[in-house]
Amino acid sequence: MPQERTKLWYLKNLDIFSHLSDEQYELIDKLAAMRPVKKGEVLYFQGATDKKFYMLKKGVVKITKLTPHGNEIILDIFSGVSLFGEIGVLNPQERDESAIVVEDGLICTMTKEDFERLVHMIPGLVIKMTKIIGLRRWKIENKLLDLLYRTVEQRLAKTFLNLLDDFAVPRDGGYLLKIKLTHKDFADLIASTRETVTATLNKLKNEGLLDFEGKYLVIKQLEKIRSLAE
Amino acid sequence: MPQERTKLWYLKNLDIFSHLSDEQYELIDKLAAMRPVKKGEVLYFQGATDKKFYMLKKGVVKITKLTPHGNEIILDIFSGVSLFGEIGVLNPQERDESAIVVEDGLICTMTKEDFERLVHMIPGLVIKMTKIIGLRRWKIENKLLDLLYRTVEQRLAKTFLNLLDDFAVPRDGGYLLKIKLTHKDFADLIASTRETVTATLNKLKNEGLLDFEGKYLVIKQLEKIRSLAE
DNA sequence: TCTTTACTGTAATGGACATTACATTCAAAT
DNA sequence: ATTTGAATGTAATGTCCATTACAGTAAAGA
Repeated sequence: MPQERTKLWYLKNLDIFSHLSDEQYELIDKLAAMRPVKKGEVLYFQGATDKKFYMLKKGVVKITKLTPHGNEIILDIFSGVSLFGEIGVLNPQERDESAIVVEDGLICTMTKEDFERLVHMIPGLVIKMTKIIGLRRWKIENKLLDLLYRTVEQRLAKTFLNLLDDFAVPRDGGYLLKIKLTHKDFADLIASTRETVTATLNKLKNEGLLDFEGKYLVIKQLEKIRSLAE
Repeated sequence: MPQERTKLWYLKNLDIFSHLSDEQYELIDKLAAMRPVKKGEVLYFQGATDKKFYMLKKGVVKITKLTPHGNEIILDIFSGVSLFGEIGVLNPQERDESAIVVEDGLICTMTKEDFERLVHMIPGLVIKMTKIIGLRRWKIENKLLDLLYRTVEQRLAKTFLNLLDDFAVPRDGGYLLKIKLTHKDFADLIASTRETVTATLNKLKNEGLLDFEGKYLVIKQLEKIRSLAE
């Protein structure tokens, strides 16, 4: 990982199921059905009313949102062990985001009922959940504010830094971003357009800050990227 | 109120302290210290670590956020009976928003400790809290997306509609917005600039959609405003 | 292997606003 | 009542970036 661990990094890895007894772990294991998922699979759609939450064990999932005007925005990308869709077990409303598999993986789901049974046995679980929700809110709020007030170049640079936390692979002095994202994906991540992303990426490439390696991006001058993101 | 009650309206008025016994009410009353607040008073600052939440009984409070680059944005405006700052009792992080009194009023505060004592006696309180937090997130997320993808005129129109829910006073066929906001305030609400707001307000005035009455705005053609906000 | 679809590259045009720069009016403080 | 600062009005200039329009390239399916 290229940068020092941030508060966010620690919090992201905060496990709501830590400090549990073996029996409790077994119970959770029994309740949460695991299944493999394939790229492109939609776990839930905006508007869905499924009452469950998801635990990603392996793979990559993106959380997207479609505005009434047809703009798609990627709110977050999860990889490795992480938890998402938690709103489903706590809120009565319908989902206002979709979750789509970006890279094959494994997920567990837990229904609202099972979660509530669990909460009875493990008090304090809800509080942990609220912390995760609070963190989510903080993250998304800050992301959207960045999108509002910063240029495309700055937004892209920041996106690289975020992705490096999860997908960095050292590559002669720099870091390869081991996640396949199209220019359209980047555009949806930073609320811009495909064309502008293409142009900006090539500009940064010409300036020597990054390079293309097949379908992957290589960050060659991390410090310069960092100062762009500021 | 000019428009039919929205889901948001209902949810906003959802009271976490409903369905309680008289004793429980008395307890809460004892725990929550009430005090008058004056316009301009800062209830908490971004970065503060106070562990309490706030209940507004009367008056108006704005929730603002300052970006690292000096942009101020108003995330929400609360009026009448409402609850805010709830993150303080659930999250360990420092506050990432400020709460500032816009119009004189009365507020109660409750510390994290008292809230936790209360939670012991009234299970289900945390769940109610998570619903409020979820609603907040939904609201802010949608607001920020609107700011990202819509024009200044559309954003202003939508802001009027939101404010009408809380501050509408009938005024010969239209509605007077009984809240004092400067053009700078409107700019901070819609992530624009003072000058652009002034120009747009005057454009809408010239088109007959609204008018100025002292320090207040009068929405003259609600339907047209609504179709602008779309 | 070929075909077709998805993705990338590039350039021109235009539009929505921020920015800058003042002027004017209004309200609050002394 | 006068001064001073805050809020508003208006216009010009410029910039970032969406939009539009193609062309070229890679990948996936038949």
